[in-house]
Amino acid sequence: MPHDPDPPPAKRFKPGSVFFRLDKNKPGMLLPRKGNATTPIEVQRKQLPIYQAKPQLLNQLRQLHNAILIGETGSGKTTQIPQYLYEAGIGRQGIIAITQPRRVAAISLAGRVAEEKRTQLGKLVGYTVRFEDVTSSETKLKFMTDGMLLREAIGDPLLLRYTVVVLDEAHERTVHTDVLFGVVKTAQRRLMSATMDVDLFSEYFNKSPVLYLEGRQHPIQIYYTKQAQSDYLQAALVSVFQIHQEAPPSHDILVFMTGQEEIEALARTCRDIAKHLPDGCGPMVVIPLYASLPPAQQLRVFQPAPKGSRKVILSTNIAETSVTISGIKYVIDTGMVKAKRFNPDSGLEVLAVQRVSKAQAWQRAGRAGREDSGSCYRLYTEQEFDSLIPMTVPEIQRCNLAGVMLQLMALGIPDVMNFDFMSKPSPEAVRSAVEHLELLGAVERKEGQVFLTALGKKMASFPLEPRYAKTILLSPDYSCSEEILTIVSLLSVDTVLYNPPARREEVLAARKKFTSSEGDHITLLNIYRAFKKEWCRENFVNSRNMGLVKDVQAQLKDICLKLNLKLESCGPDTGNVRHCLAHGMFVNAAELQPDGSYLALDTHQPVAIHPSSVLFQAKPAYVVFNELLHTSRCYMRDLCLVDADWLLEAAPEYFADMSHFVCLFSEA
DNA sequence: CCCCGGCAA
Repeated sequence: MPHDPDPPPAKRFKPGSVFFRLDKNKPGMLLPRKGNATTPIEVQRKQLPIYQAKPQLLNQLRQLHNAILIGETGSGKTTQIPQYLYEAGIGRQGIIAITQPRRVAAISLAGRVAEEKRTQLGKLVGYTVRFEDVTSSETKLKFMTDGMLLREAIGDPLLLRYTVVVLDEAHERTVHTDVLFGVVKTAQRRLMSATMDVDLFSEYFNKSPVLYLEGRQHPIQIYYTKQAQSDYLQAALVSVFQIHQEAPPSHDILVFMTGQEEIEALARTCRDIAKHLPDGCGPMVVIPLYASLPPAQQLRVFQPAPKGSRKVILSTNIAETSVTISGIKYVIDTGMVKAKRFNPDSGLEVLAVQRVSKAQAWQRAGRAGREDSGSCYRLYTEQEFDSLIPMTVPEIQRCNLAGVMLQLMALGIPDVMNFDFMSKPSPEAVRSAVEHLELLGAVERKEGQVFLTALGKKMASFPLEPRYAKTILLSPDYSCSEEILTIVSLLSVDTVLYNPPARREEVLAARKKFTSSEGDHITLLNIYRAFKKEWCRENFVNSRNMGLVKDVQAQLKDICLKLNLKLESCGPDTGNVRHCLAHGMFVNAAELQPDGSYLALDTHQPVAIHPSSVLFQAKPAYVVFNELLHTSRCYMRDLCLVDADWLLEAAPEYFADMSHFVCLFSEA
């Protein structure tokens, strides 16, 4: 591979946090803490790059009501800014909220800041994430997931409990952060409309002051290929071994790839080749990294390789943001990522391998420079890099909006169709979402406006996709709320099924005991009913995810109790469960055709049973399914056997419209 | 008819 050095880019900043002050009261008295500089933790704080900027920063923040902070990696902004605000008395009258896209980040940051403040976690400094609330009446600095703040906003749309909201990692543009942009902006405008010119906020953060912070990122040498590579996997393989032969063994390599399958394949190839290397080449430890890997195996990336060996990590984009590995000297970037796209016309999410954005490529490169200078080998040409889109399309423009729209309405936003998104989703996507909610009975249209129905209000109280919430609300009618709660919990977390590809036969044999001819939902229910902690390993069940299912189920049960929903079990009569699922999921129905293929009943699109389904070999006449996944074909995943009558009865008008008919009655 | 990036409520 040619090594053409490319001058490192001009100073780049990692896009950072959005800071909002929600109080219009004058900032409180300045109360600078006389730091005790003899203690290591305070020395550490003062050594952070942000410390130099502190006086200037506070001066600016004191005068501003919102700001965008751009801080390079390692500037210390996330841990220090909340403390500075508090120490300076900005927003001290209430609570300072700092949101994070990920639970682990919220928890560990709270821990770190509590340590710096020398207080017990849950007192002055606390955190709130799903299933865990470590705060008290004393808490003034509250770290939380963005999803959690959004949930809280349903009861408190103006976020009156908070005086300052810091939306950290705003550049990641998660759906939750994007919705919060609008919520926080509304809250702020309401509070400040008396004094502030609303026009200042008319253009999202464009006119908001931007403050820059220097960081500690080390220089990274970027290399491009001379020619475009037709096979990025081959190129990655060649690059790994080229580095392996030339670089000192203590320099670890991180390779960014797209998915489990190609990672496992390349891992095997690397291990094979590494066995037959010439003398002078040290051994190589190849470690795959992707989300569905069991936790114990994920932890392997943090273990140093034995002395003299090189660690080579083959990772999905999980290592871009979620997992930070130290000691990486070389990054190999295939330039590809597997990502979701959404087609509002078909309502179909497509999972496709595509090119990364420039921002993503820089993020990947940055992983080589966390402790020291490093190198990034891009397996594409500089021209190809130039043609990449600058920023990743925000997720809000790539996903089904039904849940977001329901939540916005529950927040009491007056005109959800025209909600002030920072990046507006297409009108088709908004319309498709509202139509979906209408079909579920969650919203009604009156004079061109959409309103939440009583059912919709109840649906919004569940932290679930609307159709799951609907199915739960229907379940008392079928005397199977216990079973539906379990099934919905199972479906709303990552799969509890552990499928190591190398042990496929064993997996199939172990799963046979639970397999139901009624489909995947009932099979999952069987597994849940048989679940015991100690049997997970032999039954290829992911015990961590199963534990999460229990937590989710308890949470949903709690909400059901608050809504006075009757909780009962249908016992062995799983027909009731399927009847209820048919009623709740009728939009996702498919019908067997005379030629043995399937058609989705809503779009008339050809669909197929995914090979992972227990119904893969079967030919049920009618099924409902959880999701469509477009990979090599359009696959239905998680299927449940249903009767045609149940579908008709669930939505007579929907199916009475001839355009929805395929041959619902024609073949007996 | 043969298979899955990553968060989160």
